[in-house]
Amino acid sequence: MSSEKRKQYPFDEIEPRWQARWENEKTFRTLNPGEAGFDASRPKFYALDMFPYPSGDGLHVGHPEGYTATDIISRFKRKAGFNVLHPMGWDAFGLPAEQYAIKTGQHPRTTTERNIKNFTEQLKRLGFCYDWDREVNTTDPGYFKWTQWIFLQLYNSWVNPATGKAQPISTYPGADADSVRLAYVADATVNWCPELGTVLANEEVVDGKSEVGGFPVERRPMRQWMLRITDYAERLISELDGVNWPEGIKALQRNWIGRSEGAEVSFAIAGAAEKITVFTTRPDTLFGATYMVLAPEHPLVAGITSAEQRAAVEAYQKESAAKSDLDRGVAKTKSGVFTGAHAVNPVNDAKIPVWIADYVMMGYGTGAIMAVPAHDERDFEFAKQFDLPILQVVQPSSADTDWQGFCGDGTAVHSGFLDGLPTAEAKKKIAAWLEEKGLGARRVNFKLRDWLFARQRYWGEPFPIVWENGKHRALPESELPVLPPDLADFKPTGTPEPPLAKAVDWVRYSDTATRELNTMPQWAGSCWYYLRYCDPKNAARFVGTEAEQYWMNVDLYVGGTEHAVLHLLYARFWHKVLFDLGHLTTGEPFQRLVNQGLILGEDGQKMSKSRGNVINPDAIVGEYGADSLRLFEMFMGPLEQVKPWSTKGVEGVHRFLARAWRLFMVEDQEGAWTLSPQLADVPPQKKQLKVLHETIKKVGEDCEALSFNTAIAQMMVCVNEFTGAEVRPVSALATFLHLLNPYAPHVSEELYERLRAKFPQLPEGLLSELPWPEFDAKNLVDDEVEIVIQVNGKVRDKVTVPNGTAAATLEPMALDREKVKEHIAGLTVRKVITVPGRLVNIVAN
RNA sequence: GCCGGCAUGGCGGAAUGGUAGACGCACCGGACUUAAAAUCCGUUGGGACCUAGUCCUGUGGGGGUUCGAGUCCCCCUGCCGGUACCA
Repeated sequence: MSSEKRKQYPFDEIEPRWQARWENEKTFRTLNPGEAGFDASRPKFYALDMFPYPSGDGLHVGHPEGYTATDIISRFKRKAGFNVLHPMGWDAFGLPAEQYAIKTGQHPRTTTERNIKNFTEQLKRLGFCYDWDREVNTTDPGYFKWTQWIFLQLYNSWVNPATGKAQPISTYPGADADSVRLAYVADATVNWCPELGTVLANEEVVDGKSEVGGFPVERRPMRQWMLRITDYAERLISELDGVNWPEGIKALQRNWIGRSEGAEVSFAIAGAAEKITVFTTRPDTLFGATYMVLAPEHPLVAGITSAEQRAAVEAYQKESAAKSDLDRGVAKTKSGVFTGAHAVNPVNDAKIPVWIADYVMMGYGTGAIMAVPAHDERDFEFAKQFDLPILQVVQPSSADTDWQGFCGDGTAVHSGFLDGLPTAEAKKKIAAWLEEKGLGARRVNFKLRDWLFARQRYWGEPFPIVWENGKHRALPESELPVLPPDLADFKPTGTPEPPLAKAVDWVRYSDTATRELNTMPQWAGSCWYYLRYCDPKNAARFVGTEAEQYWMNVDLYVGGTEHAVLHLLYARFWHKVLFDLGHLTTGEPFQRLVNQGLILGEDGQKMSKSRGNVINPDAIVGEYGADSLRLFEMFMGPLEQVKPWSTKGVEGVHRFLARAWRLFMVEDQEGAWTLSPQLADVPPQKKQLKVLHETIKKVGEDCEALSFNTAIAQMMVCVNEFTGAEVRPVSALATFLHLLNPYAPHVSEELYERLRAKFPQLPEGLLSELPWPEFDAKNLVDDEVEIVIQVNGKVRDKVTVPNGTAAATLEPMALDREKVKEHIAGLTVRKVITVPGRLVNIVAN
């Protein structure tokens, strides 16, 4: 087309050609230990991307950001002599596929396959060095067979409190094994989303709405499969210490797990046999407890409520049951009702009223609190509202701090045997006292709840479980995988009954047994995919022992922050269980985690269809080529930083690649590119050699540090240096191509091949497979250096001296400079600081 | 409120405690061209003056440490992300 913009270099011919060659030759095939040709002498590197959910929208520009980063490091490590594992796959079960299928009337398998095909083509067009022989797909029966198998490991194990580790359920000494399994069935109040027709995990509910779609979520009691992740709460926090993750993500997980140390205290109820147990982080304030509060849904409420209060209590219970957690949270004033009952404070036998209020939640601690209004903000507010007594028991250390509502540490007062003790001491003493009297105990409490693991959906892994006589049991491993039934109508039923119930024949397992109807949540498949990559074709085991030992841990995991508390927590949990059971050799899966920053639209706003600021990576590849897209996304700024898109910026890096291309190539009048006659097999000039070796050094170091933006800047400096040269030394330019290769693999391979055609003395082979160049420190030093001369810290002059000039020579030289003399005229020189090779600072006053 | 992060030219950003602004974008000037595009070369933080130069000023604000601070310490402000009655 005549209107088509003239290409600065023929990327559109180059890129498909190299992609085809890499694919045909399986250039990036990675061998496992034991395979022919495997080189055990090399170190290993496992670079992992968060595998995508293959949505119908295709890749957005955020995908190639993280993927290019791991691709560069993988290519760099490969050239540096590592065995590199760099795989890709599909997280393809899940709600969006099913929603889309229902909307369009197509089977989710059909749309999923089509989307995967599209994603694959898009990724291949970007030139990533994935070993496609290791591709995994969570919806493949050969994959989810092992997801089901891992579920059975959870089902068939328990955590021994003595060791804190999972072990086979057969070792459980108690009578009721079902009460300790890591996968268990419980009646729980769950997040039911009528619109999606399924229950959701706490983590999938955001502000009372479903994370997917933003539909209202209600609380309702249901029988559900749960995973006992709370048994791992302690280790999920403490073992974060050993991994190299961003502090923010660690903090997010710690906060989500929500560990707090305190004590449980039992209060007798006056005139009743039951006891109310509370959790408190401030047992030292026990003397200040002037009332108690139960969550409205607390099981003791009905039993202790007095006849006079019953109507009010029941009305309040009904009212708060209708409120979502969100409504409870935004309530501006506290509400509550007196039950008519009184509890007895164990430290002083004081009778204190028992209330119910929705500021206490059943889901945390014991669902009951002792209220110490003097030293708790919420209790303080409640007590003022309902005119309950406020009793000081902590004296703030600062005299001008009001004790009312003071929540910090201080000194115990009005607290009997605790008086005078600092808060920390008082906590210890009261805990010991409670334990001695059998009234309470030290306790660590967590916010983390068990993981609700069942979904009432079609497009997920069926459970390898059948029900018989009202009891569940595991299917034998030999019956895996349990395939989902082929359902034409897989719509949610609109009731909590899962759509699998419609497959009547499938449901009937035997005359007396029926299959579990729920499916697993989308997180199941992504909890262990990084393990399967190590050995994706293994039919006998979820991952071969030797492969797992060799490749794990993941050395670098790059992905978005959105998975900070979902995927990353669940995957760590499963990993630890499998580790405890002896199936794995590491306790943590991801040694180093890096979050790529969000790419904003050109307007600095988050990209969204409604804003119309979405950039389609395909369009960029079409106009500038994959190498330009890769390079630009890395050049925008630090990987972890949020940064706006700039199409001008893409043009900038595209020009850089074209400039690099023209170092080697010239275009004749017909528009054909031939090797430049300026190329010659001559030694580089000293300056060129220096810049080249600086570039080798900087690009290598920046690759290791994931500082890709500065590596690219240095490569630009290098190209600029050679652009002005009349004669272009082939050896130096070939070396440069090695440095460029991980970043812009297509154009660098092309140029190397063309260069070698005329200069066969260059090493034979693909640039991708030839070793990374080494820099020589002796080329980095200049004969002369510029010394900055400062007077009182301000630059006044500069002088060029031979490299290595000693301080003893520099000082008098500096003091003798005309400009220095002007600036120290009338002053006394007090001191001269000399940093050889850098500066002289004259201190005078 | 709490937790985490960030703050540098017109813009994206760069700077082991040692010449702030590398590199790119944008802008401006020049070369090439009939012309334009492309390309190549060059200028560009702000300000002042006696304008081949010299000086002042400058990394959100205020203090401090240091011969020397964008960088280290303390306080404050603003923005972004997460989380929120968690007892």
